[in-house]
Amino acid sequence: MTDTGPRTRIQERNIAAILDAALDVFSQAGFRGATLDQIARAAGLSKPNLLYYFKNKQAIHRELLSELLDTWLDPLRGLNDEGDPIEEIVDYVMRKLEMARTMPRESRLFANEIVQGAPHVLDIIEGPLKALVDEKAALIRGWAAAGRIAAVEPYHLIFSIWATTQHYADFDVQVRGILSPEGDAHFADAAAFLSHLYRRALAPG
Amino acid sequence: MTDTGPRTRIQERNIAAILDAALDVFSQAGFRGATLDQIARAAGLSKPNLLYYFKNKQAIHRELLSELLDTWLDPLRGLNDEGDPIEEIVDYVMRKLEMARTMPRESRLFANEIVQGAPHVLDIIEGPLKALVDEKAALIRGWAAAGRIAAVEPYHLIFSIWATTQHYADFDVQVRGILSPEGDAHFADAAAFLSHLYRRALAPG
DNA sequence: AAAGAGTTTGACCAATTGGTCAGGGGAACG
DNA sequence: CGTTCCCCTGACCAATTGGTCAAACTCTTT
Repeated sequence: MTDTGPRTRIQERNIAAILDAALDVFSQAGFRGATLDQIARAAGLSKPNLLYYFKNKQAIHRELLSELLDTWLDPLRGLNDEGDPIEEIVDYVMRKLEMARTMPRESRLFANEIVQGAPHVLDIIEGPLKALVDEKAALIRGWAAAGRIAAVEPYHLIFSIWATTQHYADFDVQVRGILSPEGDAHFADAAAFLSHLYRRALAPG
Repeated sequence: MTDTGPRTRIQERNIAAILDAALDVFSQAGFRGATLDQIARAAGLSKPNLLYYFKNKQAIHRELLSELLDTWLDPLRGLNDEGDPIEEIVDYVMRKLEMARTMPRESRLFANEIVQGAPHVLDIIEGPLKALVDEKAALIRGWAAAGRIAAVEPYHLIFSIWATTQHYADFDVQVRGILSPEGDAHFADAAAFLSHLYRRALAPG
């Protein structure tokens, strides 16, 4: 099942329900901490029925991760040599922050995976992800060499952008415990702060 | 057992072995993902013997977390109004980064706990942690009001420091997958980058 | 060296967990 | 309207897991 995409309406509906439920559960408990019963209950299906659509627990998790990795790196792919370098980078930060706001479960799914040693995606990190980061680091290094931005180590710049933006999704509980915001209101302040942070850090000279 | 600190040598040795093993296992698998068998094996003890020293799985986890929280916030407590504000803050960043380098397991233990919703420490976050952060945020706000640092939102400044420094511990696998560093060599570059980042961002005017 | 505390273990248990399977019900389609 | 897939379930299973317990062993103290 689920090898060539959904076909019938029932399949489409149930697979979507399973993946949504699994995203809830995996992102909140990690792979080992999640149970099929939890996922089945959250999806409104019986466990055997769940296993009718997915071969096993790993298959659900793998499907979620591969779906995620596609969209997760889109903002970085969009970092191009088209406009002003500082605007490009700040735009990237804002896109990343917006993803943290609208897709916190996906961010936490990824965070769980990495914190626990990336057992399922290590090859992707060392392969395609590294290649993409290498490419963008070279672009940033070029901007620095041309004096269009300050001389910063591009890899650590990228790490800091990942860290500061994903923090609002991954450590959401802590952020809310300290700020007690109304809904997502604190994201506006976060955006202002990060905009200031990177504009200042990257201004040439 | 373990209610009033170790007494005999055997207790001291075994409790230390258990906590060290548990830190390995919990930080890598989260609370639910960790098993008593794993911890016992890593500590070189049998499972019943492990449970002779700790009442249950929760007790081990709780002990680790409370030990950790004490030391974890020390760097922030050290943020005082004694020297130059920018040096104070950069020192804090460096102390935090050094903790990420020397205590990555502790950082990941905490990260696992927060990512998974902080079920065991939510009260501490909303209580003592919030109080401490409120206090330091007021200090930073005072510096900004006095024009001694740039006008930044102090809470988000603190979040960004936590995020950027702990990233090197929590996402260690990813960082290493991209940089392939020799040992901890990349921490020097990280320190240089973060120093630049915060000096630029905080410079007044 | 015997008492007595402290330490360790094998055997065991109930609950949970990932997963299977045979068969029953339902929708679609000729 | 009957057949043929597709969908779903209850019952079940083996392995794992957190935890217990009585008995045995070991170390210290008198």
